[in-house]
Amino acid sequence: MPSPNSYRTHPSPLESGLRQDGKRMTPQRKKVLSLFEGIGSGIHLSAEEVHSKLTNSGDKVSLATIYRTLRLLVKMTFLNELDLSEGGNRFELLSHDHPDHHHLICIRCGRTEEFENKDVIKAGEVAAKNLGFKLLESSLNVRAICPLCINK
Amino acid sequence: MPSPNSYRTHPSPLESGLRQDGKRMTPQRKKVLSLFEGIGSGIHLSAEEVHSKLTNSGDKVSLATIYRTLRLLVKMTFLNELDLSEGGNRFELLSHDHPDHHHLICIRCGRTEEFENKDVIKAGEVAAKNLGFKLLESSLNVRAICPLCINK
DNA sequence: AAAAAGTTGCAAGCTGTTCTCAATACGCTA
DNA sequence: TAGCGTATTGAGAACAGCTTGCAACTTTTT
Ligand SMILES: [Mn+2]
Ligand SMILES: [Mn+2]
Ligand SMILES: [Zn+2]
Ligand SMILES: [Zn+2]
Repeated sequence: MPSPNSYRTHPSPLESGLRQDGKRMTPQRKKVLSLFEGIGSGIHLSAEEVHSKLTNSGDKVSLATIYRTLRLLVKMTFLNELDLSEGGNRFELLSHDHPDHHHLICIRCGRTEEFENKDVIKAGEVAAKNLGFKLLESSLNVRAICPLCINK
Repeated sequence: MPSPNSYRTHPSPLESGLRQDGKRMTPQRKKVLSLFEGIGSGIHLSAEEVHSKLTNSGDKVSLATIYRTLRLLVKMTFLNELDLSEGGNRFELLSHDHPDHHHLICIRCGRTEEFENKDVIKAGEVAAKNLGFKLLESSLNVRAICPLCINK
C-alpha cells in the first residue's frame, strides 16, 4: 500500500512554471517566493533584506542565489521589480488586483506608500504611441517627505 | 588706464549662487555647467559622459570632481538628476520652460524622449496630499522599445 | 547506474559612486 | 598684491549593489 507521500501532489504554479521551461524546483526558489507570499503584497524588499529575513528564520540561501532567484521570479511574473532609487532595487509580490500601482517614497526614512491612478497609465500609453515606441511599462515615483519626518 | 579686465564684470548666476553660500567659483565648476549650457536642454548625460566630453575638448577635470560638481549643481537647481535606471544616473540642464517633463526610454538603445503631461503632475500632488506627505518631485519613466530597435 | 543537465555557494570581479587626504587655488584683508 | 585661512581639487582607495566563473552537488533522463 502506497504511503501518503507517494501520491503525486499538485505542482504549485512556481513548480509548473519552472518545469515547462526545463528549469527545476529547488528549496531555495520555494523559500524566496514563500517569503513574499507569506508577507503579502505592498511590501518592497531589497535583495539584502530578502537574504537577511531568510537567514534570520534559519534558512540559509546565498546572496548570489537570492539575486538569481529574484531575477527569475521577475521574469516569471511572480515578482515585480522596482527602482525607487536610493539603495538598491526592490521587489514585491506581483499583485493581480493592483498590477499598475505607483509609489510615494519618503526620502528620509524610506517609507513607501502605494497609489493607483488611471491618468498616469494613460500618459505612458499616449507618450509611447505618439513616438512609435512599444510600451513595456511605466512607473511613477513620487519623492516626498512623510509626516513623521517633516520636522527633523 | 585700467585694462578691460579690471572692470568688475557681472557675476554669473553660478558665481553669485556659490558666493552667497561661502562656496567658490572654480574653472571646473564653470566648465561642467558650460558644457550643459552649450549642449542645450533635452540632453541627458551620465557623469562618465560629462567627464569624457570635457576630456575630449582638452579640459581635464577629475571624475571625482565631476561627481561632486554634478551634485552641487543639482542642489543649486542648475541641473536636474534623472534615474532612468540602467547604467548610472543622468543629468540635464534644468529647463525653466519644461521643468516637469517625463521620459520615455528605449531599453535596447537608450534613446530617451521627453514629454509633458499635466495629469501626471496632478497625480503626484494628489497622492502626496492624501497621505500627508510633502511633495518634492515626481517622475514618470516609461520603459519601451523604439521603432529602430523593435525588430532586432 | 551512468550520463546529462540544472543549480548552488563561494569568491572574485564589475560598475557607478563616494571618501580620504595631501597638494593647490580662491578670495578676503592688510 | 602679498599673505592667510579655507574651500576645492586630483588620485586612488573604498564602497555598495550586483553579476559571474567555477567546482561541487542535485535532480532528471537514458
Ligand atoms: Mn508596490
Ligand atoms: Mn529630460
Ligand atoms: Zn519618513
Ligand atoms: Zn532603441
